[in-house]
Amino acid sequence: MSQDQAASVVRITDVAALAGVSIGTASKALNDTGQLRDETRARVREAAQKLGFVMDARGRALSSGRSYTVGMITTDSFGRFTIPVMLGAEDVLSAGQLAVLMCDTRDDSVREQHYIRSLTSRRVDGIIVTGRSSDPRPPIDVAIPVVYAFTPSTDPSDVSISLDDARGAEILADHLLSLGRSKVAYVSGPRRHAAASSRASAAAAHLGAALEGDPLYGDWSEQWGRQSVDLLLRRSPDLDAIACGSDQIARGVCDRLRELGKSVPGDIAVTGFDDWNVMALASRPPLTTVNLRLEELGRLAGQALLELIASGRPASLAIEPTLVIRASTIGS
Amino acid sequence: MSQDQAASVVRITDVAALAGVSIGTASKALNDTGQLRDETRARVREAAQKLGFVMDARGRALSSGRSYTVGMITTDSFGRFTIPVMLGAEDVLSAGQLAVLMCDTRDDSVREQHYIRSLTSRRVDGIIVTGRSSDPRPPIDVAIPVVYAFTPSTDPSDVSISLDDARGAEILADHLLSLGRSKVAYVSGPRRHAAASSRASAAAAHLGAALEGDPLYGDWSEQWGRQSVDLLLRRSPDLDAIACGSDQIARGVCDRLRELGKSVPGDIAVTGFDDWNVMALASRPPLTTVNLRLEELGRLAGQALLELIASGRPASLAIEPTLVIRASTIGS
DNA sequence: GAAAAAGCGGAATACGTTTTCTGGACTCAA
DNA sequence: TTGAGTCCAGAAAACGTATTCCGCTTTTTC
Repeated sequence: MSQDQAASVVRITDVAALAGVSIGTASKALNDTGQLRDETRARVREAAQKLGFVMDARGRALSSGRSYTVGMITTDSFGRFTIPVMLGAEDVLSAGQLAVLMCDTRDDSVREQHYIRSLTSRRVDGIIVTGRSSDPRPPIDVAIPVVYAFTPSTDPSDVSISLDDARGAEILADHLLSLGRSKVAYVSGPRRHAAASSRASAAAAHLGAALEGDPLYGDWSEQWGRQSVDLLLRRSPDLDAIACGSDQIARGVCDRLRELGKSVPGDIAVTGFDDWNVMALASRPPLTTVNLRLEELGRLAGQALLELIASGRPASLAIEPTLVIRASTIGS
Repeated sequence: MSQDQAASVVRITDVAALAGVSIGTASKALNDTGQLRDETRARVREAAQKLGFVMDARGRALSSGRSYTVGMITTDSFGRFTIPVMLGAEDVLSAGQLAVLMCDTRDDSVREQHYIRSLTSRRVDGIIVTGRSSDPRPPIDVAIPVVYAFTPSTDPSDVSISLDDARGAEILADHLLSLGRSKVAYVSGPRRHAAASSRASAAAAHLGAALEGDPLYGDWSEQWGRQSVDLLLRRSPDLDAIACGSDQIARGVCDRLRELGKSVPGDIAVTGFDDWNVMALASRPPLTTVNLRLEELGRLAGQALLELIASGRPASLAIEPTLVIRASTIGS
């Protein structure tokens, strides 16, 4: 509407013609490469501006050998954990002029193969792989740069940006200890999940004598949180803290404690894990927990991929969660 | 590893050479076009198979004029509503061999422009636009097929696949009426949200004489749900149902009712809206609500886009939610 | 048995860039 | 004035595919 655009897309040929140069020169001017007089560059840029030229990425991809596109493969249907990761990654990648192709495998290896084929065909510059859990997964078999985010690769020579679950549990344990709690129970998710067991054992090790009984394993639900309170109080009536493997469990714990007339944190302090707002803030009282910094994790994964594409050699690393203190451990 | 691949990517030239045909013929064989003997097609395909040939999408895009790629623009950072929409859309699009570029504008028009430019440059075949709310938004200005999903366009000549909020409210109202409830209150979200007000007014209209007092507007939180119960019971102590504008509000309502010793649904039936599992299933009791069928919405948007790309003329439509009955209206 | 038709595959061109190579114009010193 | 050296810009090749002719071979038809 604004220009005489749409008549037929503007090509670099048109820009070159208007600027009175060859298309090679126009290309150099627009990409800041080659040797050109400043005056020439300016003239070309002006022409491009005037015509509303946007470079055709197809031609560029073919010619330059780089597609300026990366794939993002998730097994998780963009669940609670992968979304922040993807946002972070997408943020740094798109700032680097890279577009991101989304591929949701739904944990189906047939779909995964389909997507890998599609990405290969599109000659993406690299791939970020992420997934539902922090359990390691077998690597994908492609000949281009790959970074694993949140869900690390089982191959240590791959670049994986993961989460330091154990450290998060330690931070919370330290927090409870610093508050003088000395009879702390631990309630976690399913034992088979790396996240559940690594958090539980790291917390147990760090709590030392302050740990009251073995960690309890159940599932990641409020229901289990409520249920665990009854088990715990029967086992140790004089408990003064319950550390949970997730905010969801912690919320259930708080609910049940309130029903039993126990004050949180007065009688018993409660901690969560994840800083999932829907749970942590809606809980009564709001939960002290650790923030997983997943968006930061995604951002680092994006940066690592950029390095890898630029033929650097980034290192794998694990992100340390940060403590978030709310009313479930420190009364208002 | 498996093949002698990676030595240098296999091109159609290599396939043609191995099959003993020209590259034009190879192209026809692989794309099922042109006139070729079956035997020739088979020979080419076999060669492609043997070499592990995957077509270079860049060359194809350039030559065929179609990129087999679409953009998905969201303003919502992939929130609770847009994710199912995107999954549904991505599902049908990738089945149609289209790859999906993800673009999260974070409600920033500068970012939106950036992405539109990027998509234009990549010559995507079409764009799906979605967003945080069901409030209409101004259309984007591009010369390619666009479908609006969940968040409709303000321009009625655009193709929008939206949600029939009013119908969902009616379905729930009908359900409550059919259970014989005759003093029903309505608690909704912020009045300025189309979703809040359209649900409330549709429910009010449909409930007729069974509506007890004007709908209450607050925000989409459990806190507000709890708070509203007190307001409501003070206003009408003999209420027998509370219909809520969201599951989150409904969960708060249930919690507060339980605290007050009211039985749900014995004394008061409660309905939600959204069928957000985290709320609807974790609520005590689990919530009767309507499922928004967002994934279906996304799927329809994807199909509409495919039609539009194939130069069809799909119609806008609004998806009708479906009733999900749980214990908050029908005691076990 | 010859002419027309149908079936088949190849050569060439197009798609829109980037990039290398080459040569012209200018400057400067001898 | 000529030679070397520098700066700039154009011509052309390359990227990997799809597709439009066109001509050759084979089959069909009278």
